[in-house]
Amino acid sequence: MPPILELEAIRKNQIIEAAIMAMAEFGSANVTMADICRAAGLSKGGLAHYYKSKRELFKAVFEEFFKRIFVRCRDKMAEFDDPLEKLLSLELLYDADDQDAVIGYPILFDFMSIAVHDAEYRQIFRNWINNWIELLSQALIKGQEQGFFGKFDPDPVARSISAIYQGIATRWYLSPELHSTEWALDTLRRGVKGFLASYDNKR
Amino acid sequence: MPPILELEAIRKNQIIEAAIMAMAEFGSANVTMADICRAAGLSKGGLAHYYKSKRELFKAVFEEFFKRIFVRCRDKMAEFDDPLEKLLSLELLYDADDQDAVIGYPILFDFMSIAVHDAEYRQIFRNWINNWIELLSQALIKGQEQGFFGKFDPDPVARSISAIYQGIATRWYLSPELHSTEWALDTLRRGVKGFLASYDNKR
DNA sequence: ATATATCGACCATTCGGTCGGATTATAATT
DNA sequence: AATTATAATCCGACCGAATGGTCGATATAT
Repeated sequence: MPPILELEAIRKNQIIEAAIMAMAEFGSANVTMADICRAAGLSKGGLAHYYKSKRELFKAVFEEFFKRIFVRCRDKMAEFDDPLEKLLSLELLYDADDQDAVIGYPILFDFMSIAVHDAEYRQIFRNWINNWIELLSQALIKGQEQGFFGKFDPDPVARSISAIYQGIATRWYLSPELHSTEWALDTLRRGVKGFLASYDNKR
Repeated sequence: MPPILELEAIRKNQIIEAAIMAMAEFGSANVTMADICRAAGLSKGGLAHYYKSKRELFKAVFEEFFKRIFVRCRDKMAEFDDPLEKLLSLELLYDADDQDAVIGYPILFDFMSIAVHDAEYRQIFRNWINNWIELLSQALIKGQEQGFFGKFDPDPVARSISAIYQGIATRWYLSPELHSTEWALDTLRRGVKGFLASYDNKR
């Protein structure tokens, strides 16, 4: 009988948490199960009781982590009312003091490099992106209704803005000496505003 | 005595070529030396004669491949005279029929995920980016001299444009069903033009 | 004869996963 | 209450497979 009713949920959480840290530290390609066991304070067999294979664990880690980042960003965006401010509100993605950001990029890079060769991972990536797109689209539609933005199909525009976010992040994270947070934020503002302005009715 | 004087160069080239293909196919984390040997038509010992370790070979592969892509893009950009056209000329980066592009992204993703945990790789990344920045900066400066662009420091602006290129590429490559080449090219044009327009003297 | 080039068997190590057994806490039984 | 039964949780030694690198032997061209 289970000693505590929610033990499974507790253990799984503890394992995922440890795996996130270990994967971020060593890289998904280099972490061993032993690393993760150590970080989780469990033995090999103990961990195996909850996650039957490395692949299954990795999938759970990636999905959990993406969800976490997304929820944080959604909440942050909800703090703003102005549509443009919403679109520019995800500055936490370029915050070197933010643990989720600092840990998140190693995980994201690893994830993408695996996804290249793994259709199941690509599906996870697509779903994740689609969440972002929906979020950004809502702000875009609101901006159109209020007459701030021009006329366009919100979906591809949301994808463009999302891509700009990611491009900036890549540079900001991998080469911070030459891509400061100020540069990232300035690029974001000019990029997004400029992109939207391209739909304004002037020509 | 070497049977042919340039044998070493020939063999190294042959090995790098094989490694590029194998790494792109299986992913850097999964390729084995045996894979690369097979692709190169050499034995383990034969390959070891030219590259003493896997790490050394990988470094050579990444550097060679980055150089190749860069040279192609530089030449392409040189075909155009108009500064804005130069900045938008790298459409080959979103060409699904271009072998270098199709093979290049798996390699780039792998490289970045390794670079996260490897200072030497980050240095290679920085150097590579700096090449792009110089290239883009030249076009920007030319555009400023000709009065097409506003007044700004070309270096950070070049970094922004370069980041936009990369952000689009990430989505285009990993989720082509939802990010068509047309979307990529449209995003590029609007993104770059809009970004530059943000420096025009209106306010 | 000599230096280079190539081969492939071999070695040491690492790692993911398994499995029998120990442990623990509840449930059932006496 | 004490004892036994049961089912879950957890341990860590062990195994087999894979892999990077080595090395002595062989071949080739000067």
